[in-house]
Amino acid sequence: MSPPNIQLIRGFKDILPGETELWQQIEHTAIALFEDFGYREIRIPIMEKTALFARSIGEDTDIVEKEMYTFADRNGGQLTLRPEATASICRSYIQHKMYAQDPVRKFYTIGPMFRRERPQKGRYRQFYQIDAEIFGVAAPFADVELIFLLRTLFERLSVTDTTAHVNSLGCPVCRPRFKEALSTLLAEAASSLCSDCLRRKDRNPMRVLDCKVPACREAMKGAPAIIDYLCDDCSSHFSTVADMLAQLGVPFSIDKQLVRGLDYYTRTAFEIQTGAVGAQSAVAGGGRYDGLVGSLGGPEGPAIGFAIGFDRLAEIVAMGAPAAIRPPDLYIAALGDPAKKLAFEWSTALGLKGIGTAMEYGDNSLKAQMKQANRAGVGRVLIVGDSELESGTVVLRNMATKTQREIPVGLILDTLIETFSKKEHSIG
RNA sequence: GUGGGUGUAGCUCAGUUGGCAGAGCAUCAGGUUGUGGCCCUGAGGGUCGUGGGUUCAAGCCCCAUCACUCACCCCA
Repeated sequence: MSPPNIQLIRGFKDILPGETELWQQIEHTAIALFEDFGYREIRIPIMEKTALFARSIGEDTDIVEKEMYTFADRNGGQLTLRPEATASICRSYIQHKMYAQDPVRKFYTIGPMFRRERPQKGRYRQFYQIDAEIFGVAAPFADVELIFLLRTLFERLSVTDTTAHVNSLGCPVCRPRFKEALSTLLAEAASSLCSDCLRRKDRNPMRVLDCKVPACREAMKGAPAIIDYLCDDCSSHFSTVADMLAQLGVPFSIDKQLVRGLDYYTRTAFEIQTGAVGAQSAVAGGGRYDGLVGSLGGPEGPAIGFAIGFDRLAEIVAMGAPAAIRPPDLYIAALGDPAKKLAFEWSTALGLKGIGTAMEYGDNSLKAQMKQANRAGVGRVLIVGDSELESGTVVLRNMATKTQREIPVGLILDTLIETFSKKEHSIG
């Protein structure tokens, strides 16, 4: 019997030390920004009843049709690992009647999502999103604020090689007129469409607009643009968004081809695109979903949100600058059991004071331990062995200057705490 | 779900017409009895992804399978 070959689930990944520092940095930057703008963290479960996603995302979408991790609960109910966060946040907003006290709420959440797609660069089956949502604001300010936040976050992370694409998808008043015009064209152009688009033509005609097949692009050249079919309300909403983005100095382009894959979107749709992550152009995307809360059983009311692809963002940030890792403050090179016991006690005491230590727990030679300390980038090494214990003093070596001094064993903790205390001021 | 590429040491990769399993880096040790970076010497480390087949002989050829990867689709 050979042991089973236990490895990662396909499309899943470990985020290892060396990467997690970067992830933490991105998280901290995002959280600080959101908090400054009045967003509050919400933590929602990783599973929901399948019906929530089926109703909110749309029965006919690829996500619901073939990408969800869905399975039977023991009592026969259908559960699904969340493929996105918005549906759950809406559910929570409704279930806890958060609209009652104040219908205007701003949330953010960060966590894993699950979609069973074929993995490739920048796309995983468990992937992470940074989400922000605004409930209860119909005014275009909300749209502009979210796009502005994305822009600002990316700037703070030194990610500048991106473009914001903005479009309007209309509303239940104006979209049917547009779909009708589009369907007419699609029927005429059917002979030159690719097989995928022929399939989309009837079920989700708007998706044909962003097909990448050259023949389809050609056939769609004269296609109607939805922003030409907007009703007065949608039209003025959209132009206000564009005006205010310009006013705030947020660069963007109006992208008539931009379509969202989820059914619940209305009016403003936007995407932050990049060429940095292989074929995955979208590093963040979002839009308005004014009808969703109502359709899920809550009060009719506007809402809008975005999701950032954390994995993709991390890849982009990593290309710029590797995250700094903080080496331990002190390496204790101890030789022999009595010295190691003492060193271990010191390291725990120093840890409680915020002074990070590393030491060799095995029996490596002093030379090997010095090499370890050097490799780890530690600035100071405390050397303690038999002769030090006999003489009652230990040696503190400064690795950069190669100078050492002797310190009486009884004073060692106080001396070290004093030596390293200045770092707290310099880091603060 | 469809197509291409790749699987050999911890990492990056060589491996010729099929003929003893290799290098660099990393690790450990020695050179220097207890003092790091540079240098020298040595050592450990392998189910050649897995399973079958062909062959006197397979890392290499054939079949299957799994994984990784890139792209399509779709999306973050």
